[in-house]
Amino acid sequence: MVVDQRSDAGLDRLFQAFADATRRDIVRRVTVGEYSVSGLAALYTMSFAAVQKHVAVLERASLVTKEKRGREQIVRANHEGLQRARRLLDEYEAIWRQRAERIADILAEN
Amino acid sequence: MVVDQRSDAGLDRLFQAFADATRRDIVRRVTVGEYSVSGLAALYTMSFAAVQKHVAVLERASLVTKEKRGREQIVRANHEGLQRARRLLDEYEAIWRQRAERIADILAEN
DNA sequence: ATAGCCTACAACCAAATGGTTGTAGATCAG
DNA sequence: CTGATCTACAACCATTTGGTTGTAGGCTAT
Repeated sequence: MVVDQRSDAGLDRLFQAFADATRRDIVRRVTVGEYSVSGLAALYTMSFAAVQKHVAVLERASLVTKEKRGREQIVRANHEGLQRARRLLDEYEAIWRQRAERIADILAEN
Repeated sequence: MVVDQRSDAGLDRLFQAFADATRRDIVRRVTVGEYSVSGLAALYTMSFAAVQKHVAVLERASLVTKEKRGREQIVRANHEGLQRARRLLDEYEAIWRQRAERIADILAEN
């Protein structure tokens, strides 16, 4: 009935952050190399402010960090967020496999 | 500049589906056992229609399937969706590790 | 010091989300 | 057949999301 409310807001933000192609692309890029916000903005057809917002969403989801360097803001990938998302999906996978085993056991009993 | 990204609507739907605690709970439950839509609805404080919508979101994201049985609609976990999401996160993880190796190599050169 | 970049942030808008209530069609139990 | 149950779906509402433009402030380079 009551669903784990506490840390769920973090997971909501995490998966919400992944639910946009532009944001997934940003995560990919900043994992490989360093980009300023404007460096990222140059990659897409949308406005600078729009990209800025996408980066903010990723930052709130712990998928990215920003660090001021001179007048630029450098965006870097944050492994924590990715790991957390992966752990959750791994949990689901584990549950699935348990179910598969249980079914196999039932069939084996016959 | 050009956003090569096949703006994968399927992935958008997938992660969007995970971005809600109720929906994550539904996925967990239907992986373990069988539930009708109303059986699921009984678990939460929200209305039947709201749960129905959540199930629809999960179905469109390929995380769940529905099958009519008498007057009920049985909801089952669909492994495909989960696998697809996991594969994407695994890709990101692989990119991260490549980066880590590359950095280690650069350090080793000195 | 001035001009030009980089960023932050506010205000606004359209569309999507997450919820509600209400209505109606199937199906099952008695 | 009648009534209860399960589902589907429409209409509505408030909030969030993803985008825009505009304004202002902090650095940098000349």
